[in-house]
Amino acid sequence: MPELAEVEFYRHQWDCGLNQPIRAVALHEQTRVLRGVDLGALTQRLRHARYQSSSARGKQMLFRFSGGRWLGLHLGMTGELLVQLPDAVPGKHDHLVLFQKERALVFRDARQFGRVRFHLGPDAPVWWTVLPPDVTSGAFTQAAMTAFLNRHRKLPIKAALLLQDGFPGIGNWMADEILWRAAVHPRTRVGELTGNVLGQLWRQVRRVSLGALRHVSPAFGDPPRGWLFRERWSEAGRCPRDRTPLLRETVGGRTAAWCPRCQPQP
DNA sequence: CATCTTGTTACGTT
DNA sequence: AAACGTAACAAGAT
Repeated sequence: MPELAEVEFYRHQWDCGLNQPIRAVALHEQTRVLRGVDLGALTQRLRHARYQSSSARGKQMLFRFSGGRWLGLHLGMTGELLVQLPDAVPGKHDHLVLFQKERALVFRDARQFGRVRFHLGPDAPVWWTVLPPDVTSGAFTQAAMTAFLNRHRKLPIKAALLLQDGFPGIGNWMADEILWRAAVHPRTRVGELTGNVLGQLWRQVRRVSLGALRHVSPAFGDPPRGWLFRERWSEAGRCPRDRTPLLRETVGGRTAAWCPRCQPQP
C-alpha cells in the first residue's frame, strides 16, 4: 500500500509508545521480512531499550531506541504498523512485535515485500544517511530533478517517477496523479520532455506530495474530489477534469491510468 | 480457476 | 559501466 503519505500515517501509529521501554520482543524466525537480520541481537538488544524517536525518508522509516539501537522498517506493498493490547498474541503476518507495559507495537505484512533492519551504534546506519533528499525538501530543485532524469532518457516517464533514487516516496498512484496534472502521457520517453513540461512536472511532484501528506497522513483519508486517485482504481474511472473514460495499460511493469484527452499520445 | 495488486531487486541484455 | 526490461518474491482480493 504505502507511498510517502501512507508511510507517515503508519509511522505515527507507534507514537503512543514513545519514551516507554520495550519489555519483550516477538518475531517470526523464518520470514522473508527479517532476511539478513541478526535475530538474537535484535531480540536481546531491543529488550529494555526505550523507544525515543522516529523519522521517515521517502518510503523508509528509522526508529531510534536508547543505547544506540536503531530499527529500520520498509512496508513493501502490504506492510502496516499498528498498536494492540499488551497481551496480544502475534498473528500469522505479525513479523515483529515490540511489547511495552501498556501496548504492543506491531509490524504486520501479509505479502512480505517489506523489510526490517537492525543497527547498533551511536550514529544512524549508513544506508539511512545515503538516502536521497525528500521530494518535499529544499534540496529537490528542478535542476536536481532534471539532472537525475538526464541519466534515464530512454525510460518512459512513468517508470522514471517510480525510481526511488530520484523520487523517494513516489509510488504507482502518486506517479499517475503527477502525470495527469502535468498533462504528460505515461509512455513519454524522458528524453522527449521539453523545458516547459519539466517545470510542470517538478511543480506537480511537489504539489501531489504535499497534498498527499496533508490529506492522507493524518487519518489515512482519501484525497479530495478532483484528484485522479478517486477514479483510477475502478474500471469505470473517468477524468475528474473532463469526464473522459480513463485508459489503463502496463507501463514500466506497472498499471498506469491516464486521460487520453488531457494526456495525449507522445 | 485466472487475474489483479499503492514495491523492490536479481539478473540477463543492450 | 550504465541503462533498461522482465521475472521473481508471497498472499490475499475479486
